Amino acid sequence: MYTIKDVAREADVSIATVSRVINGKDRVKKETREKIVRAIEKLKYVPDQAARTMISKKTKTIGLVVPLLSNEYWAQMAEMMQRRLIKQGYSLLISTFNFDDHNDLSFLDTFMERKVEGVIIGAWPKPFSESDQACIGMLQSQNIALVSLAHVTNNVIFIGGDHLSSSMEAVGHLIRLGHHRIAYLGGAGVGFERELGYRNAFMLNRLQIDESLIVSERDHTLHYFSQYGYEQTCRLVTERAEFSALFCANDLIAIGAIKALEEHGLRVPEDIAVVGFDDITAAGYYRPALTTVKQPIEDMANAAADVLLEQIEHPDARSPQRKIMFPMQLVVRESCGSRRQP
Amino acid sequence: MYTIKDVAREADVSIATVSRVINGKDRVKKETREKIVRAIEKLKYVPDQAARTMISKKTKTIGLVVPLLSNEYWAQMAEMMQRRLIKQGYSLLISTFNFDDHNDLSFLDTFMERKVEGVIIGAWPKPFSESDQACIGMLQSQNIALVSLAHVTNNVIFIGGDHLSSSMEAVGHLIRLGHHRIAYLGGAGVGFERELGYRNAFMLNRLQIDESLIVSERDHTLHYFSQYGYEQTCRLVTERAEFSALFCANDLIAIGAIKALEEHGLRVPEDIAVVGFDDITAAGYYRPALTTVKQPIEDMANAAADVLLEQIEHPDARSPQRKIMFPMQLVVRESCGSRRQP
DNA sequence: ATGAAAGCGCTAACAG
DNA sequence: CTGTTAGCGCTTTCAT
Repeated sequence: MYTIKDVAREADVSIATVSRVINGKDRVKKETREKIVRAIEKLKYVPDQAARTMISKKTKTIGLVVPLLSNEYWAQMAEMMQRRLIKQGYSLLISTFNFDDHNDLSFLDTFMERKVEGVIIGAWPKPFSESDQACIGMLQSQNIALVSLAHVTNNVIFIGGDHLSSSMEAVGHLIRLGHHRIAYLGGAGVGFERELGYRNAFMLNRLQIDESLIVSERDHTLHYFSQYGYEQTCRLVTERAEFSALFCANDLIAIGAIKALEEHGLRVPEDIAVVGFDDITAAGYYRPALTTVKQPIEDMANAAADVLLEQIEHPDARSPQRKIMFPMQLVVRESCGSRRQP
Repeated sequence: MYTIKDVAREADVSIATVSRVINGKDRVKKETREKIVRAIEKLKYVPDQAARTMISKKTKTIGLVVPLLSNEYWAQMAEMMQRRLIKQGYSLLISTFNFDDHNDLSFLDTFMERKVEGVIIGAWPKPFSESDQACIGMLQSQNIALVSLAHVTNNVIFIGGDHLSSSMEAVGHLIRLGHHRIAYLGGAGVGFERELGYRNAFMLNRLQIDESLIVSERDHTLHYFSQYGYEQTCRLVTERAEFSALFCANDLIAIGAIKALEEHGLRVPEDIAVVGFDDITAAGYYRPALTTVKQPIEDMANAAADVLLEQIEHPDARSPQRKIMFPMQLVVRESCGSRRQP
């Protein structure tokens, strides 16, 4: 592990000159530069980030918080962000919730220690609790840039999909197909916005909402698993709830729901139409292929990274609080069936 | 952003004493300690990792290389590792292949700059090429600990599943079900070991292998997508290949294959039995539920992390080259059907 | 165009 | 028990 000193000795110059060559800031005589470049290559010298950080006060590190990585949506989000950030010389520290753990904000410790320059919050451990506010406060007090992919009350730049509108569109599609008894399986976080979309679609079409068909789990950990969709659907069917369509807050739930439906002898889409959300890869390959809403993950990831870096690199240029919403696309496949006779 | 100096001033002691309290190494008088702790809390002081790193030469950072994160298997692996490592005070830098990029070893640059103490290679960009060797050489020359989850020729500790044995078991299961014309859809990397397992099962049962039923794609990027399974199966069916069962190197391929089969009017498992590999979450919820092989991801992730940390923290204790193989479990569900009449 | 030297924040001897 | 001080590897004035 060579240092700048070794390079300087090897090239027979001072460390200052080596530094100049590395950073390309000051002018250096051509032959001197070449001599130094040769020395660097010979020794396979790589500047020490830690030493640089001490001076520049820049760790070139960003923290990302996601609920879990073993969820295609978040995994893709993380991957796209990492790709974008690394191009700009930043590293990404990924942290997942510890569902078991009671300290939901434990990721902050790591982020503070590593002195991340910015944080991207994918979802809040406890949406709309004081814990978000504590987190936001902490970050702001340390002057750490912040961008959120989940809705928050205020002061934080939000980037995400337009869940409400696209849910309205998805449910609207079902309604146009002739369904007016549509069950909803969702949860906290964005699930809540999707529920609002569902309600709006009903109101817009002057349809009565049957609250018993709305299953909204407050515990946000559950809806990351198909199991939830499976169990709740079993329950609905067993309780003889009347519905001809099912709108699920995500594809995982939809897949679990379809399994439950089929096990109870209900065919999809013939007996029950199902619509999911997210368009995970499996959606297109599932049978029936899932009708779902595709999120522009890459666009969102890029936007989040760019907005964050903008804040970091131009801290003076006041970066106004705003919401950046991306439209999402309804992907009609088989699971919602074709138009019914009225 | 306060420094140790600020804390020292606030508590009216020297920075050395503050350092002592923080690291709990030397004895400090109780009241002095309390005074300092109070100052630390008041200022919300967090020690600067960069400065510490300069002295200890320890970055407490590990690099992980995976093909892609938007693949449940790797996402889970990454998540489990991160969980394990953070408990030991290490951070994880995750890097994914750049399939487009020609520089397969670009992740090394980041890792060198950030001075990772150890690297976990999930898969090699170009299995068995000189590029692995170059990477291994580089890492070893810098004294960076290394653990691989993919087979390599030598000198590297390997941790992984026993792909060969479990493939043999899976194919053996199909054979026992009465199938003797079994197609194989696989690829490079571990796919190759799975192919060997397939071949071994045939030999063990004194069955003739029909090479035309073995589809082995060298380009390792393809088999991360269901598309590959779909296309190759379409091809097999169109070419009127004769087979009653299909062993796929992973569940994604299996899902694509089943879609292709059904589209050609072949029912699974009635007409064709299908077995996958990995047991991704969707496998159990797919219809027909996939018969597959479950990998002990958590065990492997923990073992990899532990072995790596052992090397890092006890560099003197010679850590012998070895392979640590975990058994995998055949999970029989619906897609392979029940026993046929001979 | 280049070198000398002063730190960045921290730890680890070495003194007291 | 606590303070003083010498660096860790690098960037950045300030001289030359």
